[in-house]
Amino acid sequence: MLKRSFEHVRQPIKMTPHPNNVGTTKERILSAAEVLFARRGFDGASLRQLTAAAGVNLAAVNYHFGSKDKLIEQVFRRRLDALNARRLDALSRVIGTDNTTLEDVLDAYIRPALELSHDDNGALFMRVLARAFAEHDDTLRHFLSENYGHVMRQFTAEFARLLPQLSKPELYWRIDLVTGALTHAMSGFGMIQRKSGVSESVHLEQTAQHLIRFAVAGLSHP
Amino acid sequence: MLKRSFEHVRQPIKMTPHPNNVGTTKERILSAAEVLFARRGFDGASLRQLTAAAGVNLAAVNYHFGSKDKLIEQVFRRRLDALNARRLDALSRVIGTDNTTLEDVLDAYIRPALELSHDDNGALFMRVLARAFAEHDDTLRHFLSENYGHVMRQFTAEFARLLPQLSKPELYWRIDLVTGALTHAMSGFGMIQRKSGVSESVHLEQTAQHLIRFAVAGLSHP
DNA sequence: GCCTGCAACAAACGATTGTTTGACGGCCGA
DNA sequence: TCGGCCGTCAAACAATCGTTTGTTGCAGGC
Repeated sequence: MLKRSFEHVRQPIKMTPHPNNVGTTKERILSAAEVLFARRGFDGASLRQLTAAAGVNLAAVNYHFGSKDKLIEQVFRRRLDALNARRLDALSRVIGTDNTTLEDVLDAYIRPALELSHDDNGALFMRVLARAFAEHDDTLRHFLSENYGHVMRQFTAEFARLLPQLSKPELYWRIDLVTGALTHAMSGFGMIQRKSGVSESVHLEQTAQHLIRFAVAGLSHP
Repeated sequence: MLKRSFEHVRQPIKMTPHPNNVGTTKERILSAAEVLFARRGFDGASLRQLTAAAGVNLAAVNYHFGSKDKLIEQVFRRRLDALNARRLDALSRVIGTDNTTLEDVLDAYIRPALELSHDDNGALFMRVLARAFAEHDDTLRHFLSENYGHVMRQFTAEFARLLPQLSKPELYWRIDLVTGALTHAMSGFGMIQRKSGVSESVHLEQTAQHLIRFAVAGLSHP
C-alpha cells in the first residue's frame, strides 16, 4: 500500500518565491514555466503558481503571451530552435566527406541534445518534452513535424547513406528505437543517475559515449 | 504558426456516452479511466467526463475508490500485476538451462509488454504508463520499485549471467537504454505505424522481432 | 505641459474542479 | 413483513482554474 498516493502530483507545491529575479518579465515567465511544466505537467501547473514563482503578476501571462497555450508553444520554440540549430550545425561539419562515420553523425545528433539537457534548466525542458511525447498528441506531432521535420529528414538521409544495406522500413525502425533510448536517457528516469563523485561534464561525456556505442550497435547490426 | 495551438489538449472531448455498458460499476470506471487518462492525462481527464463515459454516477468514483488518486493507483495495479505475472512466468520457462540465450530472456521481457499493448485497451494503458514515466515522479518511482522491483531485479540478474564480460555500471546502462527503446516503441509515438495492410498480430510479431534484434545488438556489442 | 502607449497591478469574472451530502429504492436475512 | 445494508442518484460544497477588466505609474514625442 502506498503511504502517500499519487495525490501530490496535483497538489500545490512549495517554491522559492522568486528564483528568477533577473531578466525581463517574458523571460522570467518562460523560465518559471519550464520548471513548473516539467514538475507538474501542463495541466498541473497553474498560472498562479507559475506567476508567483516568476515573481510577476498573474495577468502578465495573458498580457505577454495571449494565453496559457501560447505560452506552452513558446516554451517549446525557445529550446527547440536552439537545439536544432546546433544539431544542423554539428551535422554540417561532419558530412560531405568520404570518411564520415556513423559515430560522427550520431554525435551530431546526440550531443547537442545532451548538452541542452545538462545546462541550466535544460534538463527540465527535456522532461517537458518527454511529457509532451507521452501526451501522444496529434497537434504536437504536426507542430514538431512542420517546424523541425527537416532536421530529422536530413539526419535520416545521412543514416541511409551510411547504412545502404538497410531497407527503408528497417532503417526507420532502428532510428526510432535509437530516439527512444535517447529520450529515455535524457529524461533521466532510468536507473542511471549521476554519481556524487562525478562532475557534470564527465557524466555528460560518459552518457554520450554509452549512447553512441549503443546506437551504433543497434543501427548497424546485421 | 500553429493554426490550432496546444489548447485542445485540455479542451472537452467528445465520447460515445456509454462505451462500457457491461460489467460492474467498478470495472466500467476502471476501463473508462484507462481510456481517458491515456487521452487527456491524469489532470486533463475530469471525473465528470470519466463517469459520463462509463455511464455511472459522478459520486461512484469516490464511493468505490475513495478518491481520484486511489482510482489512478488501481488503474496501475490492474494492468501491472497482470504484466509482471506474465513476465515472470515467461522468464521462468527459459532460465535454468545451460543453453538459455539472450534472445530468450529478451523475449520474456518484451513480448508480454507488447502483447499487453496490443490487446483491448492495453495500448491505451501503455500510454498511461508512458505518461506516468514522463511525470518523473518520485512517488511513482517508489511505487513501481516497491511493487514490481523484484521483477526487474530478476531480469537484471539473468542478463548479468548471460553477459559476464560487462561491468555492473555498463550493464545497467545498456538495460536502461533498452527499456527506453521499448517504452518508446510501445507508446507508439515514433515514425513507425502499423500499415493498413498488416494485421495486428503480424505487426506485433514484426515489432517484437525488431525490438529483440535491436536489443541484442545494443546489449552485447563489444 | 499634455497626450499616448506600454507594463504591471489588484480584483473580479464565470466555469470547472474533486469531494461530500442526504435522500431514495431494491435486495437479503431474520 | 420488517429492518438494515448497499449501491445509485441529484444537488450542492468550497476551492481553484484561465481569463478579463479597469486602474495606476511611468516613460517618450509633440
